[in-house]
Amino acid sequence: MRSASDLTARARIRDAALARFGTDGIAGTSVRAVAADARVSPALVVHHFGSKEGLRQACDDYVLDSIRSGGEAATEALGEILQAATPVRRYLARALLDDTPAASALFTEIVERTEAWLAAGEKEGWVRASADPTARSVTYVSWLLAPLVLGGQVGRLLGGDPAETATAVRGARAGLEMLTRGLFTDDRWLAAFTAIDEGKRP
Amino acid sequence: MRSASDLTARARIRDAALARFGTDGIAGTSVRAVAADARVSPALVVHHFGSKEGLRQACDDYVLDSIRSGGEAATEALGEILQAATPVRRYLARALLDDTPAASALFTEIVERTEAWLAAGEKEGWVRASADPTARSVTYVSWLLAPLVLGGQVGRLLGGDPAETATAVRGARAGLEMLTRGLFTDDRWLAAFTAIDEGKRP
DNA sequence: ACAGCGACTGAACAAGTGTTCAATACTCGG
DNA sequence: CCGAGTATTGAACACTTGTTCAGTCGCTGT
Repeated sequence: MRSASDLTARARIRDAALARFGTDGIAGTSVRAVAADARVSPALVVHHFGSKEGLRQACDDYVLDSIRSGGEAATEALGEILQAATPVRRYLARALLDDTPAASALFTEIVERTEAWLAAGEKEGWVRASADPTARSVTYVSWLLAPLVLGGQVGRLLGGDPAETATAVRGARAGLEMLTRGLFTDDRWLAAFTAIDEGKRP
Repeated sequence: MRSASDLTARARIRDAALARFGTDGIAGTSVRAVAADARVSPALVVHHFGSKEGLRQACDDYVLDSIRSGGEAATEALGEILQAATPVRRYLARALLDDTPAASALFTEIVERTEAWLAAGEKEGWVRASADPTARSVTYVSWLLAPLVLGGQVGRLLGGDPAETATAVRGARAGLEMLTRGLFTDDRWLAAFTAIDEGKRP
């Protein structure tokens, strides 16, 4: 961990913005607040980033790079996100909700990679077949992101720092349990839902 | 569906606020914008609700009532939320993210009800046992809410109106598939994660 | 008819917003 | 040491924000 003082002002501003945007939302964060956190004048913020919007895009780019550079290699999407630093995760959650173009691109990318990953697993025999692989991939990814987006709620009930790694791991383990052994022993709910689904679009 | 004109001004303001808060966030919504949507003066919204904060609380209460009154009976949490009207869902997602006290209460309530529901299912034999029932319940609920919160992203990729019921059903079916039959055929990921989990807190 | 009362408004206020700009401090190559 | 260029600032701008308030409209009971 780098201490706050040995960073260039530009980086300090970006980090402060990342944190504030993540906790208070973009609309709820003022340039002045970011400037104060970075111990810098508001004018310097716009000098470096052009505008508040420019600052937001800089954060987008930074987050995308952080995540993508994390594990382009073999590891699946799950690990990459869980390993991202806490402020980055919180910011990502906000960005996904606000439909930032960059966040949308990232979401799409993760879904595509995941779908390919699941398809490979299916071929190799360690993933079950699906009636709707795309929907499964989208749902799976949104499940991965859920504890992240709802971090505050989940953390509170799991009794840890909202976005602490240990808490996230506990939740993820419970999730993997369901994904591996299944949750329900029979298909009563699946059958019911399939009926609704087919009934509504004949 | 009621037409906009035959509602009292108070209700019109509340509905407008619900929609705007849901799409633009609370901080991103101005009292003037709400007033304009309801074809009313800004002064009237504070006359009726005291302040912007009061308006937000009124929305909270309305949403809670809408959801709770929906299916207090037998049906499980899933249906209640999916059946809520679209603006209500979007608002709920925002409220959960912003850690509104009312939203937190609702989340806790749903988790508790779900845990009891799962425990009952376990006793009756249609739900599998878990190593960590609370974590499972929390994770399960956050999974239910995920497509709701990430509605924009999910909808875009599943190719329907972001928060359209049909789209939600398609995702939910894919989810139930995983929960019923499982996703993975062996416990390679579960074992790996259990190892991490136990390794990190000895 | 008229008093009372709640719904409703227009104009205004103070505070906070993003952004601009001239001016100063700083750093480095010549 | 000097001068070009960058980093940084304080003060100000125009605008939006939430909120206040005096006052008007329209109804309802007497």
